[in-house]
Amino acid sequence: MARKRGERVRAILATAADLLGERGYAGVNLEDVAERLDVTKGSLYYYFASKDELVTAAIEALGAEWTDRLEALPAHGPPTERLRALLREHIRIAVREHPAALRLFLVPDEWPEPQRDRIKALRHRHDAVFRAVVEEGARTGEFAVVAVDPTLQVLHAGMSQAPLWVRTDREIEQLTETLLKLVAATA
Amino acid sequence: MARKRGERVRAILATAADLLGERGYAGVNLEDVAERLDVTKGSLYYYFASKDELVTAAIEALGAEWTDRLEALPAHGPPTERLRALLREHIRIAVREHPAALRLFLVPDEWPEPQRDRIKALRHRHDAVFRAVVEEGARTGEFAVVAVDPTLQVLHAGMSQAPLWVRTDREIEQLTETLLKLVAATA
Amino acid sequence: MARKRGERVRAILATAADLLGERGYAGVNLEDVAERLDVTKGSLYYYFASKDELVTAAIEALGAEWTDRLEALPAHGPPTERLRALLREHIRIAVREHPAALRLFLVPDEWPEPQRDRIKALRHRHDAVFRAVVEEGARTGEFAVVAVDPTLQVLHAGMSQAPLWVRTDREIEQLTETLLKLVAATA
Amino acid sequence: MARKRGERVRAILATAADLLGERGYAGVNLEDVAERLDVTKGSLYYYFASKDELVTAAIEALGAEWTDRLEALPAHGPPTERLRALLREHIRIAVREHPAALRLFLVPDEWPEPQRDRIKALRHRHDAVFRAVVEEGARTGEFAVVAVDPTLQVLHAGMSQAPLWVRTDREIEQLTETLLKLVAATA
DNA sequence: GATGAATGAGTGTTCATTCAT
DNA sequence: TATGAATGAACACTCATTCAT
Repeated sequence: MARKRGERVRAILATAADLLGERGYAGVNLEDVAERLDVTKGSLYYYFASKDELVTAAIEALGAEWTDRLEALPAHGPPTERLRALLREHIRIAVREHPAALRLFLVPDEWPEPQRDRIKALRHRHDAVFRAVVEEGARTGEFAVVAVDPTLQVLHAGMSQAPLWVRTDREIEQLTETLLKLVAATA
Repeated sequence: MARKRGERVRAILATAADLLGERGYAGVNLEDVAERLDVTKGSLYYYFASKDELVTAAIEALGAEWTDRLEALPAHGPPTERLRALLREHIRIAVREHPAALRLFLVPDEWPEPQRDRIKALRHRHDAVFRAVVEEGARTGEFAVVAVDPTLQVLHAGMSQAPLWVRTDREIEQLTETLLKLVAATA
Repeated sequence: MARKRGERVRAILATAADLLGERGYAGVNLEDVAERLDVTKGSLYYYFASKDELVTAAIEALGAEWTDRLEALPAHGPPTERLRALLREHIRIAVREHPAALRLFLVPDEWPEPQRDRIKALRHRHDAVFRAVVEEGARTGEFAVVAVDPTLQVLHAGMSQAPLWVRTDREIEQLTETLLKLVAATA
Repeated sequence: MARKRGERVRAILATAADLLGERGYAGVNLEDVAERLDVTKGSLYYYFASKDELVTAAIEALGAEWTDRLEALPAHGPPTERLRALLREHIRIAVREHPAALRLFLVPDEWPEPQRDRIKALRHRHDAVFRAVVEEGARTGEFAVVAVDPTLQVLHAGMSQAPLWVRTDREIEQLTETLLKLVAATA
């Protein structure tokens, strides 16, 4: 039964994350979540005590999985190659699997108080992956950055918005290379 | 009296734009807009026929003013200088005057159908200002870009998110220079 | 000035009566009345203290004028001819001049308490015109009626609904003759 | 459970039809409908998506049931007897069971566009029942009518208004006989 | 576990009414 | 006289939440 329950929960979270990404917190209602899952609204309350709890769990699950996958990439080799791999993977996940998840990382004010901190924590862990590589590249001189923070912010902003204008593999490559310019050594 | 009405409308639009930026379309309710203006909900309906109409007008007014100011910047001189001026001005407006307006340019799916096209049109006119400079720089060889479209998208994403992590003049400069790297000639 | 005021009041009452007839008491709003008169809502309050007062006056004016015209028809001659003339005139007024006034005579429950009595009084005076003729015809034996009351009621119901399905002169005549059968001596 | 739901829906429709008859479309508010059913306004929205939908359904249910019962009357025998039975039954239903339903058949302009066509369709089916008998009687010469259309209209107008002035069995009979004169052969 | 039904608070919208100008 | 502006109560509709079954 635990198996079943786990699967059910995962399905709910995935659906919620999708809708959340599409419409934001206030724009999503449980009726729609339920309908997309082909169950009734009341059933959701068997798994989650409130809309807020469901939303928090959905964001957390999505963010954790996402970061897990980035952290699973090889941690050695030249910073440029590692950053390129990170960017490509992030964009791929965003474009192919969670085209609507940008909101989960953007505009934290949108979320009700209880969720904000957890989102920030997720985002922080997520940032750390990129920060490590950028800082290493800067240290070794392979990267030239104006400053680490704005570089990371722009990297993140650019990647997260990708689903809005990127579709093909070629576009993914172009965006990846464009973002790499942010750390490129200049003439 | 047309004077008075104009001012009133402007005040409403400004207030609406602020709240809209803070919470997004679904998160804003007319009660709050009215309260912030110290009038009753009903009064808003004297000026706007519906929430949608008010929202559309608010976005349009904000977007138009914003683009007006960017278009008012000097249109001559080397592309690098012109792009730097555009970035700095955009970020300044975002950070100092409309810290909550990023949503107006981001995530268009958030808005109800009737608004989407107008937002896209606004965004398009806004983009055109930057596109002209980037394309000129690319043509003259002063800029080196992977491709124009992703460059513009990242510029935009980076600028629009600025209010979330930029406060001081120094940070504005750093962000500006970071974004300029996207078009920099490489070694 | 009295002249002006009188005309203004008459215009308002006529417009109100039209709209009232079209949509009934609850369906009419002062905004629409004002707009049709090309004035503002507030102006109506210069002439009438409330919606109810305006409505009452409108009904009263229409009803009085209508009955005046019926009472002005020749009061002599054979009952059949007089009834025919009354029916024809009533239907003509209804169809040609006040196609939407049927509600003013129908369904009294629609009106708010204060108006009901006055409408009933108007209707009573109106009825009296027909009742006099029908009763005379019945007395002289020229008419054969089952009973006077239902006959009058059906006459009235038939006439008042006329605008819904009668347009041409020929149809007016057919309806008039059909209604006359209600008092016709039978084989 | 489908049973339960059906009953609930029927109860709502009946209540709505009553109120609708009493006050007309614009005069009815869902609060009152709900209160009379001893539920909350919100509950009505569980069964009907909007006021319009509820109203349409209420009219349709009432009209269909009504016509069903008229169509269930014996379809043979002399036209006079059949028409008398139809009139008596219609008036009885109106007076005894739906004293407030006259509006459902009268003044179609009162209803919002979406409802109008359906009301007209109902009314048409209802008319057909009477038309068949009147036309047969006219064909066989048992009836003498000026024209079929105005005759049907007056029959309908007279019957529908009955609840306003008819109460007793005797009055029902008198009204029935009065209306029968509309098709009576004359001297 | 899941559902249908109901609730109540909140939100968008309408409208009669008031009033300073 | 007339208007523009504002109000507040009423009304249509939404939605998170509860609960008996």
